[in-house]
Amino acid sequence: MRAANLGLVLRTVCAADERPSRADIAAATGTTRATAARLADDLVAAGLLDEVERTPTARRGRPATPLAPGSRFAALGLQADAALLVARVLDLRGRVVAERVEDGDFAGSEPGPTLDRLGALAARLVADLPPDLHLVGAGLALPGIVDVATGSLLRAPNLGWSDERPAERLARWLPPGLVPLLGNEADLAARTVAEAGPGRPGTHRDFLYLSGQIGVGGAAVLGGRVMTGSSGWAGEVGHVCVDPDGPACRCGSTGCLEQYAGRDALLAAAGLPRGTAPAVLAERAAAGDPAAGAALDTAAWALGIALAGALNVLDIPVVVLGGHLGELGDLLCPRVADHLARRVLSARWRRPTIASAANGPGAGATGAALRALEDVLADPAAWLGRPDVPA
Amino acid sequence: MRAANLGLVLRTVCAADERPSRADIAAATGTTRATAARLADDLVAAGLLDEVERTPTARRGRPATPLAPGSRFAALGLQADAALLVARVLDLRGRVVAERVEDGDFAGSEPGPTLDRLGALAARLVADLPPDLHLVGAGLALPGIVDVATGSLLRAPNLGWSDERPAERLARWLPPGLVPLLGNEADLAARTVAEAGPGRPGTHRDFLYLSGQIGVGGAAVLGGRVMTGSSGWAGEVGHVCVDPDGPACRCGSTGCLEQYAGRDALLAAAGLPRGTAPAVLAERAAAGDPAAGAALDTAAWALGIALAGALNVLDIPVVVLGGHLGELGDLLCPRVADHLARRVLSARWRRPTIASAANGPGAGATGAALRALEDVLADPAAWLGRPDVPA
DNA sequence: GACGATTTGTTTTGCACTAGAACAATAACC
DNA sequence: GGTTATTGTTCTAGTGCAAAACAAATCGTC
Repeated sequence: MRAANLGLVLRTVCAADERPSRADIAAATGTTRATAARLADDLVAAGLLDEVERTPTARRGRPATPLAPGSRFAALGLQADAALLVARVLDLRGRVVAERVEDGDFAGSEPGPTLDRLGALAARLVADLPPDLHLVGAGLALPGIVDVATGSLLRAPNLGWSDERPAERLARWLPPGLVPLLGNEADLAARTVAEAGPGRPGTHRDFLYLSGQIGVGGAAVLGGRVMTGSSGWAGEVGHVCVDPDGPACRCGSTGCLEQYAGRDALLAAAGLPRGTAPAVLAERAAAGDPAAGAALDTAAWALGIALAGALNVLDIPVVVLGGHLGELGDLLCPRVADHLARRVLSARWRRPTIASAANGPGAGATGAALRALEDVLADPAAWLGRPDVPA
Repeated sequence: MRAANLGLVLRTVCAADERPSRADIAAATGTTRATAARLADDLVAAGLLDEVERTPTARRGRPATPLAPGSRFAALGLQADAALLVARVLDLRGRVVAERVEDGDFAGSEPGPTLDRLGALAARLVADLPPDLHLVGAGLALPGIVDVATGSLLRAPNLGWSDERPAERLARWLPPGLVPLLGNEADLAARTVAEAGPGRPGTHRDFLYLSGQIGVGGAAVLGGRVMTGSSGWAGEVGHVCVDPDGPACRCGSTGCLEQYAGRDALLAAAGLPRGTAPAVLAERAAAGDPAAGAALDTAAWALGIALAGALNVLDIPVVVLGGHLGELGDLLCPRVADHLARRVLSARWRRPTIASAANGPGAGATGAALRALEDVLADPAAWLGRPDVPA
């Protein structure tokens, strides 16, 4: 019971927009001030909560001491994708404590050396961290099908990797005991939309996230929780069939969404070379280039069909576009919205909306760190009396 | 805390395959015998658990007194659909205590009179119940889009009803205080697959349920829980687009699954009149009738495309067919399975399976009762000291 | 500048519930 | 018939919360 209440208090502080006092916590959780204070004291003693400086307020009564999530607890988020390696440390308050990014072309790369480069990046980042910072966990975002339970990457088409176990390789570069948990890039990036910080609700709580990489990944978020499905690869909208007579896809099916809205497919349809930035495509379309316009129309049409099916099945009213699709959001959103209004069954009662994500590149790394920090919020009692944590 | 533990004990007894003793409960819940016994005693006193006759066993030691879910607690499940009215009473053990069924043609009927017929049916059923049986709730399954929160039926195309509030009308026929909760027929029918009885897990825990009525409804079940989505109409596979150039659907879109696998669409394609029983279609196909075979092929093709998309999005490995699709399962399943194996992204690692549901007609009514009984399992403390319950 | 008002945080007391252990009951085994 | 094994009950101690009283710190007012 105490374990449950400790979690409740910690999550209340994390979820709050302003720094709450002990009395605020009591009011929010429905317990008495006495109970809330005792729980909060324990969390402060463990470093999971900090008593921060009180801001001058013109209110009568004894001034409150505001509480904030502990700044000495943090997690490491890693991401490897076709063009980017990211290592990022996020603390319990959701602040980026440290970050290192490396550009490159890792499509078709050897998994081992690439993971070593990411590991070295992470090792340098961790070495420079303040000594009193405690890393409670790590996560790794990968653009592919991941078996979360066994920690193996089954297939990452963009990287050209299959049947890898990257966690062990990375763990060699990290402090002992810190083994990164694998996660699908789209699932983890979706977290950055669902959560503004650890335990703090983001702009949307129910949405379908589309991650525009070379292909199209996706994740469904319901009630603020990323739907994992029964084996953890739910939300894969990229391979929903848009036209059974369409072009063959490398997944074995035909006419998949990816063949119309994937980055390479979009660029090819617009007559642009493979590596072109999405912004160039947007410029061309805005300037009236007919090929670019047609490519975007086709992508919007395909997105409309695939997303309508997904929204019908999931009963979700909101779509958030990330990656290259997010960059093209201004052009895509209005067109897709028209298709959705026509094809979504519940559109009559509640019009579906579609918007771009505000998360930048490397959102998967942030999401991986959020995922690791979630363990602390779920059961703070486990972190209470630990001697290895700096008190 | 006690409320939580009471629920835990009750759910443990319901979930068990054999009738557990107090000691079994202690072992299953992880509490001590003393605690489990005290909680069980309270539940027995309230009638939520029954001490049943012990079966002779050749085991040493003091014989155990087996506990079973209370047989005096039950719920009323109702269902109205285009050809059937059902009223059914299910007790906490999952047994059908009483049942009344009325055939008819209610497609395009006036909502009021039809609801009155169902109400009268329910009233006769309730009147004949044993006097010590306590009805804890009621549910109504309707084939359409339902707003569970406000209790209104937005649209039921098969019945031709719109914007109805059937609960009030039915409540007039029922004992005071018993207001049926609305639910989508497919959602509730899916429950009968997910749960073998109240709180007892069924054959599958993660599956997509397809309810073949005049149209095609659906429900997604994850971890034994029916996914409601953000407004309660998740799982609507019937209006996933199979072919953007296909026939127009009354939902406003084109080429919906329903236009290929709905009952009327199937019969029309096979050259059979509208009211024909699905069994006749199966016979014809088995006898080598080319039109019937082609109709089934088309339906299987459409199901393959729509279901593959849904399975990709939901990451569910199992499809269960109910209604007329279930009756045609022997013919449909093998054909659909082929399509799924080719189009589902994760099929390489885990082959999707598809099977017919074993639930008979009126599964929605059973599901509605299960739904109502779930309230008791969720918080038995609320039913503990109630004077209106026969002790 | 003293006093009351007001809000926060702490201490004290009582209560509800569980854990643990000892004890009583019952039936098979030797 | 005694022993052993298993179930159910009783008793005591301990944990953690609620409620209420109390101490602390600031603002407003005379």
